[in-house]
Amino acid sequence: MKSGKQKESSEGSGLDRTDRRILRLLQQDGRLTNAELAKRVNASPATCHRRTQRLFEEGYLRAVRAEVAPQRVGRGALVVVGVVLDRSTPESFAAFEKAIVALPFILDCHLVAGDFDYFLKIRVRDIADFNRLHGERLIALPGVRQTRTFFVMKEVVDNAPLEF
Amino acid sequence: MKSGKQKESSEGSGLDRTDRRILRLLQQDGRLTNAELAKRVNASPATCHRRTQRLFEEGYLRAVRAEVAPQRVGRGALVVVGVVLDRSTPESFAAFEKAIVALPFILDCHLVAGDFDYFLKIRVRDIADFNRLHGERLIALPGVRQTRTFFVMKEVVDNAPLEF
DNA sequence: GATGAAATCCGAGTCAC
DNA sequence: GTGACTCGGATTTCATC
Repeated sequence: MKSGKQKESSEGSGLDRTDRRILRLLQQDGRLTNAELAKRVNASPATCHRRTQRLFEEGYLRAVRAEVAPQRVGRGALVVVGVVLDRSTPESFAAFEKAIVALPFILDCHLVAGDFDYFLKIRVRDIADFNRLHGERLIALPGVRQTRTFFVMKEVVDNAPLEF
Repeated sequence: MKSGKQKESSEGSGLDRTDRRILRLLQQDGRLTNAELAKRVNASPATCHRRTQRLFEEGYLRAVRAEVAPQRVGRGALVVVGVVLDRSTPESFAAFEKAIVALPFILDCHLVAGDFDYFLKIRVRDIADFNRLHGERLIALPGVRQTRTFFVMKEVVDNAPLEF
């Protein structure tokens, strides 16, 4: 007999404490073996395996990806770009977004409320490389009225694991 | 020119074509088994294993992390915040950065050149949650003169894999 | 110095309970 | 949820180029 459990603990998310620990541990190290994971969450390997599978099936875990060090593959420069479009119509937004997703150097593209329409986060080799891409690719995107470039001088925190 | 191998191919990075394919494949799916990876890059499992280990040891692969779906764990709202500090002194920057890294909801914090000193990328439950954090935590950070908030209305691309 | 074949070891995945 | 069992992959060894 198990002492009382804590499903639906703090969120209405269908996760108990064990599920959350699995998520946090795999977020820190996606290569953890199921055996090791089981030890860390105080469950049997079989139980842990089923839990993890369920977390994937139900969409709590989206993917597992290796992180490549940008500096080591010639993408050491990070740039944030604010974009303003000519017109704020659904067609204008759609055309811009369609063009953006085809660009390989775009890490983030977010539609925002405020003085800009979009913020882009871009990785390139260096500033010279960015200037070329900016002139040849970015200002040529459909409906772009204006861009403002913010070169990143120091990456204090980049893509930190999600806390929850 | 001899048609043999292609170390030092396009970068001065010490990576040949096989290494690059390993990096790209693991970036897409960090759970690939070594056996499967070996098939995809046309190498023996032993060779592939050695290559992958070397890529970790030499820092090309920084980590493997599972991606938790933010919406499923109560972090469905994304916000970009531009920050301006009171003074542009090294001490001022250092104090701000030290305080930032202790905040759990910060995904990105980048020192930039331009109209802002820093850009923050933040995940929270909802706008109400952000307003509370903004009032209680962000404007209370050391040296903050002004913040500008950009609520993300649509995540067009978020944390895309690095192309290289 | 890097490779691939083979041999061993250990965890993933599945079963009955 | 637990324990046992099987299969396949991870990891090492070694001969070879």
